[in-house]
Amino acid sequence: MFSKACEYGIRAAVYVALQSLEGRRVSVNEIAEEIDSPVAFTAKILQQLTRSKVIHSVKGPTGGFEIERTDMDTVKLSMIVHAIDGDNIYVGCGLGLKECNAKKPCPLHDKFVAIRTDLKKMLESTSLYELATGLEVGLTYLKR
Amino acid sequence: MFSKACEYGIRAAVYVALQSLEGRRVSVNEIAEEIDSPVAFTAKILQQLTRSKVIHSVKGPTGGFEIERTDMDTVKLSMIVHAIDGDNIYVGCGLGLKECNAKKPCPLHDKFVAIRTDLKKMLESTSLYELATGLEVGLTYLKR
DNA sequence: TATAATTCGGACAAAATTATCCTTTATTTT
DNA sequence: AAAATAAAGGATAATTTTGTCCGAATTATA
Repeated sequence: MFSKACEYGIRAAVYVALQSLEGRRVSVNEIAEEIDSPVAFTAKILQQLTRSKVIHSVKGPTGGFEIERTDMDTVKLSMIVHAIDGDNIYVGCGLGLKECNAKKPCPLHDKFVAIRTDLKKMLESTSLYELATGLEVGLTYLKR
Repeated sequence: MFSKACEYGIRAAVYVALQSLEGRRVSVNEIAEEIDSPVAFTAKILQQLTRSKVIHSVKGPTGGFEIERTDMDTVKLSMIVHAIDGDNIYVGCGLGLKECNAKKPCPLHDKFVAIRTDLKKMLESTSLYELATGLEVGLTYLKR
């Protein structure tokens, strides 16, 4: 569904949010360690998330990644996915046809659009805060 | 969503079904031409579909690919996807965690499972015949 | 029986994705 | 000011996916 990069990106963002709720700023090394991802690759992904304003980075000693409490509400899963995978998930025909639309639909068009609309709704309505708080309360898990 | 190979595979299978409804057996060249896909790569995919009994192949002159009318009903989209992409779509955590299940769910678990269940239902309930007949009647399109 | 048409199968090539390494830049602390 | 720490960025490598090529096997037809 998501690319590996996107999976790491979501996990990383959720971890940053969780730690920011505790008032902690976290380093790439800690993030990669905690979400069980390759460090250098994760660093690249964090750069993308920083450039697209999903999280915030600070250089130098005591630096690292963080996200403000209010941003945890405005940042939706859809933004993270878009920052890393672009609009691949939203755009295009399920069967890979260039010209596929309501007027000239592929055989799977309607059924595919239905699923994708649900996915889109889900991504657009799920905030980083929502994901982080489940972890905080111990309802959900990120490691392994 | 699906891999390129899978997209080609579905389009190819639907085209074979459509032509079989007309009593025609079709060659790799014709299929690739009609569904606008790379010939040699399509040949590989047709081999997979043949091995997994989604379609039937005949060697030699007048040979080609075909599918029996009754099989168009039993062959569901899910079988094609499984033959080419394996169980990637069905199995595994949305965030790529190895251990993610109802007991120890990742933060996205429930929402992800919901979407995937819908996708699964759609794939398992959509037959090749259904896809082919839309084309036949001119309601849907495969080219381009 | 020879020829031609077709799928099958293996080896290879190109492109995209995933992943690593190392240097530079910014910033805090000593 | 120097040293140390952490992100940023560029170059490169490994792996997977996508795609090509070519010879072998099969079979209908002349």
